[in-house]
Amino acid sequence: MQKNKLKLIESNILPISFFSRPAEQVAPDLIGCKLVRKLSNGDFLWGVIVETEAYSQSEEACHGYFHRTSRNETLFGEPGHLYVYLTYGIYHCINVVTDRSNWANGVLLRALAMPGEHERIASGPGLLAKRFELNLCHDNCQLTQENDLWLASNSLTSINTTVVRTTRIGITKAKELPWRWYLKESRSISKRKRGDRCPPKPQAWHPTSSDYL
DNA sequence: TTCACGATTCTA
DNA sequence: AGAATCGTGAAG
Repeated sequence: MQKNKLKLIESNILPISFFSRPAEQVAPDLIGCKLVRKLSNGDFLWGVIVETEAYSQSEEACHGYFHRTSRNETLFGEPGHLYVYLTYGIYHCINVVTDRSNWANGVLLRALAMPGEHERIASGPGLLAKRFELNLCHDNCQLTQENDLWLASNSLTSINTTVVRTTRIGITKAKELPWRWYLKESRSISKRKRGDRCPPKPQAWHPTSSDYL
């Protein structure tokens, strides 16, 4: 890897200050940002975030609403870390811890669009974790420096972006909160808002290698 | 120790 | 609409 390319990557890593805000502020800002994983062979695995949800201790759907336990401990930790949990005994879900310590707050990464790959390869939290090979071992990873995994700033400059705001899905409590956001132009959304038609294939936006930096 | 239940996905 | 599948927390 070129030295200057490495510098460029470092300058694009989202800092702790980005995450030190309430989840409902971070979640929409994360749309268009990139999740990057460096594999042991030196290759990069990356995708553009196209769907997120915010969760906060102040509302019932949050894992930290009732109690602070060993399972949700990471969500109470420092912002800029990864919170991973297992759901339905089968799928892992990837969250970014936000706001401040001792306050359960985070953003669920629900869908990614990946260059050169099928639209739905990382469309949904379980599939996203599966494609990035992330599991409970990665719980509490720090995302704000260049290790194996980090988040990089928004590089969607080639298209006019529209971020749709709607209610969260797959939950039974606090359903009415409009704390889900997605990129309207992407076909990699797990579920669209009623009345929002999926963009047609030829015109639809999809990341390319030029979106990397 | 037991039991009910998911921040999901795939199949019928 | 229903199944698959298992770690966790609450209850007994």
